[in-house]
Amino acid sequence: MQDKYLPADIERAAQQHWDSTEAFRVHADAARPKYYCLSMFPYPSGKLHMGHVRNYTIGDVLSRFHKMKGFNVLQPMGWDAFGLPAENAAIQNGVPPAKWTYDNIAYMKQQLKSLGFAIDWRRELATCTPEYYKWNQWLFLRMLEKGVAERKTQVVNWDPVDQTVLANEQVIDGRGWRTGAVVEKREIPGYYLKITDYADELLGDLDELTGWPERVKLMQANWIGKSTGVRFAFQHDIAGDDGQPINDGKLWVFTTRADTIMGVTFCAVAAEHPLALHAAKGNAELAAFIEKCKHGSVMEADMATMEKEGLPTGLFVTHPLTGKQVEVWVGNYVLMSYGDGAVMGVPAHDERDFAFAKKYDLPIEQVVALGDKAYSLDAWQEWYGSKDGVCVNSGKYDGLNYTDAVDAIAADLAAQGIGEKKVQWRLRDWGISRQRYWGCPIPIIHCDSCGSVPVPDDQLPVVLPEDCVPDGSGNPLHKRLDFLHVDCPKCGKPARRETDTMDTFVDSSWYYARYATRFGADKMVDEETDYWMTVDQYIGGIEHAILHLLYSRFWTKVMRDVGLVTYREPFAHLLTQGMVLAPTYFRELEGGKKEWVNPSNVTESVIGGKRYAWVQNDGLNFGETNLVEGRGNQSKIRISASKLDVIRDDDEHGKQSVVIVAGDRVQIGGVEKMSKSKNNGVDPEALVKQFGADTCRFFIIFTAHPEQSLEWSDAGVEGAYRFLRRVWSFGHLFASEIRGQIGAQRQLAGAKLPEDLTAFRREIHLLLKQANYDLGKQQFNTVASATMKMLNALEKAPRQGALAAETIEECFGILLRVLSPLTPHISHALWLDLGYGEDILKAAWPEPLDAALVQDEVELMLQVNGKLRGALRVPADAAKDAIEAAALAHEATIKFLEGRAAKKVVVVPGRLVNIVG
RNA sequence: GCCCGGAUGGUGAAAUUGGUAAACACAGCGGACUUAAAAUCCGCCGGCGCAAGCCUUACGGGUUCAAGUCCCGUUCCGGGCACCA
Repeated sequence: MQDKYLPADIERAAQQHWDSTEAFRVHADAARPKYYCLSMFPYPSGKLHMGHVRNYTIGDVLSRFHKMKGFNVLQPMGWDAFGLPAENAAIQNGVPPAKWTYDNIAYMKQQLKSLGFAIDWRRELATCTPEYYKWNQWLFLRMLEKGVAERKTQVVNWDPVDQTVLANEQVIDGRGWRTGAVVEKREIPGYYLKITDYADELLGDLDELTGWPERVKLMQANWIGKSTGVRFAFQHDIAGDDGQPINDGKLWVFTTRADTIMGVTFCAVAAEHPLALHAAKGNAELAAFIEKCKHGSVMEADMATMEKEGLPTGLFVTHPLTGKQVEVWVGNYVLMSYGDGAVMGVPAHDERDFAFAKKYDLPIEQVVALGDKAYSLDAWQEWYGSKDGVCVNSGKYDGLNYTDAVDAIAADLAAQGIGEKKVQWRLRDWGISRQRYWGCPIPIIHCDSCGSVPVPDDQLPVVLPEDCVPDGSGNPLHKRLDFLHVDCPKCGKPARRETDTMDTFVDSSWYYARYATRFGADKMVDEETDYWMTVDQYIGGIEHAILHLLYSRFWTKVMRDVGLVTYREPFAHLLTQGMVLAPTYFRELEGGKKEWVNPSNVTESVIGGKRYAWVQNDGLNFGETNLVEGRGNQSKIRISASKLDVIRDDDEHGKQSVVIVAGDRVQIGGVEKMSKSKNNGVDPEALVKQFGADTCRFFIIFTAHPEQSLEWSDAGVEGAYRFLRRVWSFGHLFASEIRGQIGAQRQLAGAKLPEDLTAFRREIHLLLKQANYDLGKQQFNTVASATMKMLNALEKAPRQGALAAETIEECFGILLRVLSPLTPHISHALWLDLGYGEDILKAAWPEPLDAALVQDEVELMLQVNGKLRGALRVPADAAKDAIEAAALAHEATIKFLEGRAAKKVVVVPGRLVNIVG
């Protein structure tokens, strides 16, 4: 074997071996237990970043570990290939999204292959291919038939200059990202999937997901947001244009705080509410306000933080229980698309209403009391919103607690026929229509006589033309007459294809099932999925905790109801990988636009306590010096660059620091997850080239707990490389000096080892025990530490004589196998070269031997009054009394008790003794 | 704003889930080898203190024989908030 560690050669050979033996190609085999290990597939943004490497290394560690444990392991890979970045790239470079996407896939696939993942590439899929998205369309049609899909109106961000719909991401400070125009809200038709029909089941089945992190289930439960409340109406006789009362004379609202109904002092309706529109007819100020409400964001975060504004309509409705007249206001914070587009205002007990009432000088009437706390109108206090109080100033409801008051009030409203208890969900239906080109076409044909007609199954897929180049001004499909013009499937007259495409979350909602289907099957899923599904282990970023996972769960339940599958949940175990973060940098362009600069091109320095950053556009020198009282030694700095920038700053001692920067100054943004849109992805390629895939894999596993977010830094990667070099050297030493000492007959089993060999062997088996325990917890960073500790022990172990050589053979074999899921290439090479076996993939996973773990004596910590004062060696089987006696007699005990008697002795077996005195 | 997380040496982190805080590494410092450099090996490495010892897990309280770990409150950072994926 080579005496030097040459990762490039080793990795090429190992990968060729896996390719030629089709090591990771798997098929259903009912005789073997299966393990379906799935990592979230990547968006083909152009290059891998460290977030991908982390995700797929974790998946690969689990896959290889389970393979050695004897499971039939499926680990597939594919591409979430539709989406916005391809259109942005087209706008920038004029390349069709299809070409850009396929080029990126080819590049990233080769990057993935260089990392040596145990992937069954035969099952690779890309969601932008008609073979895949045909089934999006097919199931969508089934949903239409079942009434799970329906067409209604949606509110979108509208750029009035580009005449196009904007994604939330494309709205910056309320303006279009390209045009800078103030964005408007616009209502347009679109298709919805009725996920709310499944709300109860999606919530209830969370209990079945015992392999999911609690926090993810909690987030999903909060998102679904089941709450019981009361829906009731304020009555009125406000007549519309037709002379009839608007909405039958009822203003419906929903509340979870019906117990505060006696504290209602106003109502607020959305700008689009019929009462608002009616009042605006004779009121120019109100009409202008309603118009203003149409501008601004549709995002919840913006709605929640924006200044709450309103105007009175001059209209009054009747309180259903007091009969009082209540004024109706229009509020910018009330959304027509939520509930009935109207809310009751109880300023005394709702923080938002409180602020609104203070701002517009509306009455505030306390109707809930908590203990003897005094209510004051000066400022909002936390307890005002509490459900733990009792009703006051509420007539017959006085003294009732929350539950009783809600029950009584709901009953009284029901008796009048204008209200009832209602379960309300926070979850809204899933709008899937996107006014965008690079997505799966929605299979609908619009006919003047027949309306919206589903495309017949035998005409699927509706194929997206792949040669369009979006320019930012709307969907290019509008200009594609060959796509647009089609005959109506019903009446045969000329009709028009739907140009909206599907949300890309549709694509990712069922790809896991397609992987498990025989390649090229002309069915959405086939019998093979019954073997592989459900996914045993799903791995992906915590940022997908809600939307992607919830949509996938919903989609699974729809497939079940259509009769395609029998399982009700797609993912049995979920590992939410922490995100890989990196700093962001940007240049501000005119119009507030930001151009994001990759961190690899940026240098940072701290000057006078402030951080500065710049791009080294020439890759040349910059200098740094301290000016003391204005006199510096700048003559030593050599600068050559096209652009210089001098930064001066005083530190707290009045010393002036100066940095002369060769390059463009950039602004420092936050530390955020690596993404295409913020251009802060760090490409692993340089690391792989310099140190090899094993080092890269080992380092990213070693550097943090898988669930913890990680600010990327490659400081320390040399340490991982050094470690693997030492592993290789030890292998070389074993081959050249140690292995030869082993006799013809193995004698380790049953042999009585000398003390130093016993201790060494025990240490390795103890580390193995810890590593196996940590693998079970999916804490891989400490598995990596354990392998380093094993090597430290191996290097120090006695190596003379047959028994020592045999012990080292056993222990190095353990190290190679524990290491192999993390660094498969070097493990493969050493296993083969040192004669352990043909293929480490087929080796059995090691288990610690009880015989190697036994010990005669243990060390206990000795505490006096909870402070560590000494240590105690006792026989491993010592009785509690004997330990107590030994502890009390210990010199540290006598010293720190200072003559006091021991009041209490706490003995924790195997760990410590605490003497309280 | 709301929901979910996180914070431990100069740095990444560990701590058998309430029981020796800082394992394992990185960086740094000192030494060996070398003509020299690289590589490698050995030693030191939370703070204060000559020492005995005291202090230390974002901050402030609490529970406990014992708290990084549990409870209450606060600050800062990250993720999600329905058209980024």
